[in-house]
Amino acid sequence: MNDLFFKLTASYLKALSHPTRLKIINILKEKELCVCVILEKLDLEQSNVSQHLRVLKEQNIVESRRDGSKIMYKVKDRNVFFILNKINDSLLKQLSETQDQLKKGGL
Amino acid sequence: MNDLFFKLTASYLKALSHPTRLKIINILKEKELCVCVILEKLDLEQSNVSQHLRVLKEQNIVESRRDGSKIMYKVKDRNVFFILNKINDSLLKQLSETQDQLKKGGL
DNA sequence: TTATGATATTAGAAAATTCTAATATACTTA
DNA sequence: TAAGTATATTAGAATTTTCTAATATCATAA
Repeated sequence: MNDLFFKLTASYLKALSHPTRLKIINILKEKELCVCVILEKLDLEQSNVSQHLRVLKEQNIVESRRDGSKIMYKVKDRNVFFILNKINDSLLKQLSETQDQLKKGGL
Repeated sequence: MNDLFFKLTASYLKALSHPTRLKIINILKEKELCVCVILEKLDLEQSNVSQHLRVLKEQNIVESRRDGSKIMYKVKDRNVFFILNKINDSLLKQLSETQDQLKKGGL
């Protein structure tokens, strides 16, 4: 396990670690969509969304192609859904543990 | 899928997205260790390591207990290893795709 | 060939993260 | 109880990320 490996892994994780980027991945879960449709679903500045898309693309998490005047994006690395599901598991487990502790505490 | 869920997921990912924190998780993979031993393996400032440990603890990824004058840390959320392995897969896949493209290109 | 629509890029301000250095806390031993 | 050891916390500087606003690019339609 060398430094480069940890750096690359951290970069990948960093690309995922923003609510807007997670939303984008979720929006693209089922199908390829143009930026215009992604924009409609996000209520954010166009340039901001474009920047977030770039971050995801730089990590090869999504990919894009031109279709006429539109740019179509889709999830390239479907592993992300696996990863996000696992995190979901962790968060739910934490939640139930917190609830258990509250019960123990008597309140 | 609401905003809070994406925020929580992003926070979890952010806690993981630093090389030092990934190293710490790796160091703690097999066993519980005191901060002093973690420090030995990292060659970083004590306060810096302490701060990284706190970030991991805040996300319930690691947990700690006092043992005399030492504080022992261990990985609480073993899901992380699953997540990190998946990311490892993604990175290796990307690497082999890059190699394929270089071959195609003729060089 | 000009105007328009879709998207990307850039510049810079604002916010968040990270690091270092200093100090505080808590346990142990003399 | 004083000194030493282990770890946490704090303050502030440095760096990185994020956002907004403006501008650039490129394909299409007129």
